[in-house]
Amino acid sequence: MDNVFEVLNERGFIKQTTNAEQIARLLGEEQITYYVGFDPTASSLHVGSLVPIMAMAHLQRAGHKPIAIIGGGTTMIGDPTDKTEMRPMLSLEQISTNGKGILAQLQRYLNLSDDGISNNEKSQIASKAGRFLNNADWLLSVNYIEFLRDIGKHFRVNEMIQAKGYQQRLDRELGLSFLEFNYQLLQAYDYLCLFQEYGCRLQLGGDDQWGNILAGVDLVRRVEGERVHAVTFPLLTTASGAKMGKTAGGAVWLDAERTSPYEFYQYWINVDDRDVSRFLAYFTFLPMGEIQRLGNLQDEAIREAKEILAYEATKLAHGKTEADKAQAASHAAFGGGNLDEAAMPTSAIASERLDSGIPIMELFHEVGLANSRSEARRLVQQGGAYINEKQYRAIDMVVGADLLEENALLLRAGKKRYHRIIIKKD
RNA sequence: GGGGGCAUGCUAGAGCGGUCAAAUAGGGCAGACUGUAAAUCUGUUGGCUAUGCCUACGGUGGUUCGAAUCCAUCUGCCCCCA
Repeated sequence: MDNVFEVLNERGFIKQTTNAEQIARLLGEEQITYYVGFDPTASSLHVGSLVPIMAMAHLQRAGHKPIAIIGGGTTMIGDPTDKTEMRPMLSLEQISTNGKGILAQLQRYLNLSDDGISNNEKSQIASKAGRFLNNADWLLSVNYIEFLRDIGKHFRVNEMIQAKGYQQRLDRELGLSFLEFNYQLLQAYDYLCLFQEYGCRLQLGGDDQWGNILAGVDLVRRVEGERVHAVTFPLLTTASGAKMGKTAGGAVWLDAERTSPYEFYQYWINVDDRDVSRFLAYFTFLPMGEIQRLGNLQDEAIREAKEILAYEATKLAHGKTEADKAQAASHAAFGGGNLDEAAMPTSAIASERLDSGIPIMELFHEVGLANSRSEARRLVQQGGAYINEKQYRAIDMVVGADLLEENALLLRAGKKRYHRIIIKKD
């Protein structure tokens, strides 16, 4: 079997490493424990987090043991890295709630025990499952004097301010609070704790975290005299330069409540041509040979590759059933044929309302295809409003029961946004 | 502790006291072209019971026939000196 390091490298996951050769050997010869930190500022991860998640999944498949930590403790401080302003601080409860949501999503990709969050894990020591931890568990009980004495002494301020994130803040003479300045120590301390507790020897993270991760590597060496490693992922942007995972409606979340499987699927279908093969390598488990074949498709044929990308990515995030539904709905909506009712956003209205007629603006606004009546008005005026695939441009149009087809109305705003209306049964 | 500056729409960023729902750019939306892609072109982009009305330019008061534009004060952010 290929060394998992090679697999990751081939798929583009690796940007910087402490020592590629040593890491490859380590991964090839031993079962190791590795960790990645996640940001608990929201209750859901979005597609931007998929790179680390997929990397973790590859490693776990190769027999290594993952630890996912959420920075409950560090988030209470705010990470200054590449931020021009401080992050908002969150309460402990908020972080813990968010953590639960995040864990549920990670479990789709990884075999993770959920004991970690409640901090009682005896059974999992020998098991294959990874852990999910909150660094608040060890950071909150830290004693300041002890921390300064045991950890602080290993850090040189001269070196710390070399770090890009800090330097930027200093150069611009934007404020950098002492609180934020400590961030690196805390993150390094995480690595040390995980090494001591679980024998963790590899940390992965976004390339913007390189400095912080290295601080941890150094700390372990100084305190324990052991060599541990770090790998960073390239920061993904789309071909058009935008941040990964942003669309009109905001971020593309992994949570089905926030981004429906259908929307999720559509996100991948709509990616830029130039991103397709890269994304296949990152976000699916397809063999590289297959990915190369798909990546070579040109022009219209590339849609096949996008479909596979969308299907595989949706399957991983939401399961096969949902992926099938999303695919069917997409085919129906864009490939002709009957629209799949199940996968389309749907709402029910009372039949009396239709009998008396509903102004078209009101209808589009009500189902959420327009954020206000004025927006609905513009939509209609500009020719973006469709009912049952027929365009209506008159703003004084009143929708009545006569437009029903099979007891339903299919509203469409623009080319891609659909909403189905059915008659409420009572 | 002392001195100075800034706060405008999704973002950035203009804005002589009237003609400002507020230039311009980006973003968004819609249309054309297409392959549910990119690029390009066009329109649009506070709300509404809609050729008019209401709400908006950090908060509150004031000057004025009239304020985003002037004054006072409060809050927030930033800079310089210590």
